[in-house]
Amino acid sequence: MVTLADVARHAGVSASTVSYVLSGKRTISEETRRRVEQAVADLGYHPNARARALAARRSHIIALVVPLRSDVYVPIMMQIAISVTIAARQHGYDVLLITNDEGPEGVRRVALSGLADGVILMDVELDDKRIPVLRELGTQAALIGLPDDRQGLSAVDHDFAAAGAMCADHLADLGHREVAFIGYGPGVYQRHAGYAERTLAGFQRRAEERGLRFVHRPCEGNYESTAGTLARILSDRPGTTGFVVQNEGAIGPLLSLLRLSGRTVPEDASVIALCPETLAEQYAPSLTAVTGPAQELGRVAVEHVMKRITAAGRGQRPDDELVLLSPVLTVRESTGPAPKRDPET
Amino acid sequence: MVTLADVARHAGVSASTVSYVLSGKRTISEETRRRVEQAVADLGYHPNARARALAARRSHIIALVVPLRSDVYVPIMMQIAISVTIAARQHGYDVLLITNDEGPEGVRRVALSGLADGVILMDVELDDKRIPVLRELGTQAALIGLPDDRQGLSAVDHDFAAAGAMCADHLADLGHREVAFIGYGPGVYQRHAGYAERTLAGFQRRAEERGLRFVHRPCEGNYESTAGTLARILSDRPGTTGFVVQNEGAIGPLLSLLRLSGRTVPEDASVIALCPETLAEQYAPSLTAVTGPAQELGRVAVEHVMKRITAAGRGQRPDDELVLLSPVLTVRESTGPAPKRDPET
DNA sequence: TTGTAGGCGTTATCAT
DNA sequence: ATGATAACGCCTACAA
Repeated sequence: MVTLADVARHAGVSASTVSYVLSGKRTISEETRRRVEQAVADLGYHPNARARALAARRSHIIALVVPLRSDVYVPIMMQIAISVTIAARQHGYDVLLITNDEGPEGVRRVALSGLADGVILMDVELDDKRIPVLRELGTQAALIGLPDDRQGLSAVDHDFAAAGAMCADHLADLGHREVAFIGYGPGVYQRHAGYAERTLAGFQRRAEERGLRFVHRPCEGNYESTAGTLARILSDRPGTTGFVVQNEGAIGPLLSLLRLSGRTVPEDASVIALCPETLAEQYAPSLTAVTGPAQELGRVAVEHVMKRITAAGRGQRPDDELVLLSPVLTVRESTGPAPKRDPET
Repeated sequence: MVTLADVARHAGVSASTVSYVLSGKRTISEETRRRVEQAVADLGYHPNARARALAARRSHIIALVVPLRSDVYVPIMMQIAISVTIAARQHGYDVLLITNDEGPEGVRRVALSGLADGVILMDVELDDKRIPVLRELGTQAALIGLPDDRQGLSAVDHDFAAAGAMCADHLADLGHREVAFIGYGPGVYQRHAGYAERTLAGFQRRAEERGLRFVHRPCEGNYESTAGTLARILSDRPGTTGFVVQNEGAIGPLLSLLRLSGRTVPEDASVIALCPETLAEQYAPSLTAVTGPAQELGRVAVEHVMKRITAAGRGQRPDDELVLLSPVLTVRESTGPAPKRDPET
């Protein structure tokens, strides 16, 4: 293995000079810089990350904690993990994969051992058990998702309220007056990250502003549950012409069931989904959908940790940041103008 | 930060003693062991991974190189990544995520910098550009997938030939005499990892042994291509009653098209797929399928690198291993006894 | 602009 | 059974 000392000897300078040439933390004469660079090339020198990490007190590694099973659609998780990795590389960082089966202890482990300089948490829950650990250890961290208390942390998430509002607007713009919001089962509303609530709240508020009549119906995301939910909606509010689906599992069943009930999409009923593009395009008809930019999530989270690590390295207290990313509405085949009203209504 | 020296002082022993107590590489008197353990607990000592890596010349990190976009179904990739991480932890190792956009240079980087002790390559191609780098650097590595030349490497993959054979057997057992194999488009056969060929070869061989009449038809995996493929099969071989689908993209279209052609599955035609369980269960009717154990892939790859790292650490030349994992046939709703032959045949 | 020297926190070799 | 002590390879005040 070629070391700094070898390079120094070969170039006829001291080891520290080589170090400074490489780090650029000192002004170096053109002459020595050239000599050093030549020596590096001649010997095929590559800095040793272990020694560097020890001496510089920085591993240039961030830990990414991924859920084992989550409410997040798996391809999206992967997309986020990859965008985190690519973004980190652009800052000279590598990414250590931590699975959540280690629980909060996994976070403690990487932070305490000095393996990682910072941590990114995916799939953060409202009352996430990993967060107290971060606080206790003063670990620099960025969250993907919004917890109850984000004091001392930076966080990024989709702007779910805006997404909900966009759904209401789109249906209202198309002239729909009675709409239904098909949400998640009660479990999700209680347990999880509040994204279900935030979406619903955004939808409700905008729906009221736009004068829509609407109902919200929870749904477990399987065929039976969707059938029950739809039946109830259609009997309670037979005039319903617009459907917002938040639960990916309910999309397929809903489309089938609407067809069975004799309704054509989008002529008789419009369906707008809150889901990733790839999913929206899989169905026939393809779905008008509101989608959050998954890659951005990873990119911003990396910016967040990086800022914090840098600040902390300078002895400063990092700012707590919060970024909500705007979703995008893509109109496809599943929404259209509201049908003419029946005489009865 | 609490260091080894702090613990040593607190316990009234030397630093090296503490180190040995922790590593267990020396016999220690009960008395001192107790004192040291007490000191560790009192001070809340945690070994520093960076210093340990430098001194021990072992980072306890393996790099996992994941494809950005691949022929592998994304959830399966994720499953493999996670099983790698979990298996690595059981060996005291952590996993560094490397995306393949760095190309072969990514492998060079982690190996040369000493960041990782070993490397696992996913989605290995027949003529993989990363492999020469591994050889050149003498990096300990395990491959998921089978390259042309695996000299100096360990590899694990599904036994695709066996999977193909299982399909032939299953259809033969059900009494089918004329079957069709719907494969990938020509591109995959040329470019990729040989799994397409291996599956087909296994199928062909067993089909011949079992006296099946069969055709192999490439297919691009979209609706149009599948339609063309099916039409050709049905006109060339109207007596075909069994279909083997290797291309996931063709599954949905095939089912729809069979229905359109007036054939009921499995009464008139049997369909058996080569795909993950989650996919097989998504369709109606659910698909009889041959599936490889994805988690095992990760687990075995980890065993492979671990063995190699250990051997190399002892100055031994590691054995090159090859493991082919047996797939599993799960009978679901899409296959059944061959229909009675038409009088004409 | 460059060099010297003391760490960084562990491991592991040699003594005792 | 335990202790000194020299690496491990690099960084960075402090000097010159």
